[in-house]
Amino acid sequence: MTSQQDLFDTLAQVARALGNGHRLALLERLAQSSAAVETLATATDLSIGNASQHLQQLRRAGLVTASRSGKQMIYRLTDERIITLLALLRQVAETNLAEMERLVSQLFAEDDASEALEAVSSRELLAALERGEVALLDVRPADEYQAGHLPEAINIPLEQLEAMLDDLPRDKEIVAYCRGPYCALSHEAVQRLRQLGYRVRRFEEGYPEWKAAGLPVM
Amino acid sequence: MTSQQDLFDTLAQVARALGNGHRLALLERLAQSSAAVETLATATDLSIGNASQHLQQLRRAGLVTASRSGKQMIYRLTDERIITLLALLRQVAETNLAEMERLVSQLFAEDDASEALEAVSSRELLAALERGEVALLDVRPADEYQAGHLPEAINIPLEQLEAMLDDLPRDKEIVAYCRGPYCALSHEAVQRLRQLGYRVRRFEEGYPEWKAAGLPVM
DNA sequence: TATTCGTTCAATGAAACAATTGAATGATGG
DNA sequence: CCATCATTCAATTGTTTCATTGAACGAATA
Repeated sequence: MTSQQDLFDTLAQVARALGNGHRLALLERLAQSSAAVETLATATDLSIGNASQHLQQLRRAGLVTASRSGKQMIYRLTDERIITLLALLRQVAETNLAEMERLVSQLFAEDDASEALEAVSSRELLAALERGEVALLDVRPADEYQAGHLPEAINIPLEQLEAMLDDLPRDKEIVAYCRGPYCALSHEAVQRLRQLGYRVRRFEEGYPEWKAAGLPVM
Repeated sequence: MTSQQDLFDTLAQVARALGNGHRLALLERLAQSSAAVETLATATDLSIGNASQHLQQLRRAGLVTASRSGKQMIYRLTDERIITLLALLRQVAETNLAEMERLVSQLFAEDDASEALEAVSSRELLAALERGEVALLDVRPADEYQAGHLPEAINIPLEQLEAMLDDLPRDKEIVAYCRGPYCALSHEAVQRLRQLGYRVRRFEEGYPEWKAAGLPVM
């Protein structure tokens, strides 16, 4: 016979797997696409061994699965809902922890608060896309764009922004997006494009959240 | 200047607060209603001191707030979304951890699988209520019912089930609910009422989830 | 003012976790 | 089949967490 407490304890094991900054960073990277250990270690600035151990904790908690492909071990999220879970955790934290708000505003150095206020929500974006009012700009590296992106999005990795301006329409408003709300790429892109006179705003989420919400991707 | 990693670390602190079975039990109790430390300690089978410490960890993580009322310290959830967060965590765990499934089925001792299969979802329940097809039965203790319940629900605490059968309509199907998916009260009620010949099913969630979903409560 | 009650604080020891190191495994390519 | 590469395992150290104890605090009551 089991007690309710055993269930809570097991549930707590899953939550504890989320209770480490490095593991959250790994999950965020995995939300973009599945990847090998070395890729993940590089992306999160961990040693290979350390990344491997953290990944195995995530695996024990049922949050990721691993499969061998030749020499490499490919990790992936077990469930799209994990992205939603992380997004909800973020929302709860931002609402209830003053510390979070401070860190977020520092990360984006918002002396210019206008940019944050003007971020486009999923709902707004979806409506604007249907009316053909905006052009979508994906500023992530090309390989992440390849692994999946929003429909109709143009890919210009941030490093090549100025070099590839010809791909951008001048007559429409542009909405830039990247990996998620804590990813600085689209922030940077908006600032640089505005200086060049473009009408551009930032999508307040990212590719993973869009996909996890069940919205169409390519 | 802040790095993205600082944000993940702060987020991880919140997740870590969820990473303990006792704290999850405390949150589950708080999802019913706000309560004093002693009440919470009793409900979760913790010593007062221990409960107090766990509550303060939850407070540091921004998940609960405390306010003094006379001699007592009343704790409450800071945010309805925490209930949604817990529900999502539960779903992810149940889907991806075999261990969870095993524990859940053990908890409810489902030799009779029919009952589980026939659990009523929120959507179904809402529709059935609108059409006046079902009667709602709240089998939680009277004080929890007082603190809030589903609209039109009849309260018969489980201990008084047989004594108060007159309150139940015989012509409608009955849907019983309690504290949440891991609460055994409604399970027990369904079994006992079925033996008495009632047509009765179990609501697959509980009062807190209903409320957190923004559905009407009384 | 002294007392009581509910709660919190501080200190302790036991257990779990994080990062590092170096050895071991499993698949590939010469 | 030997060498190589990607990853995992095992052992170690320092850090954090958990539960318990007893003292301290703050609000109510006598």
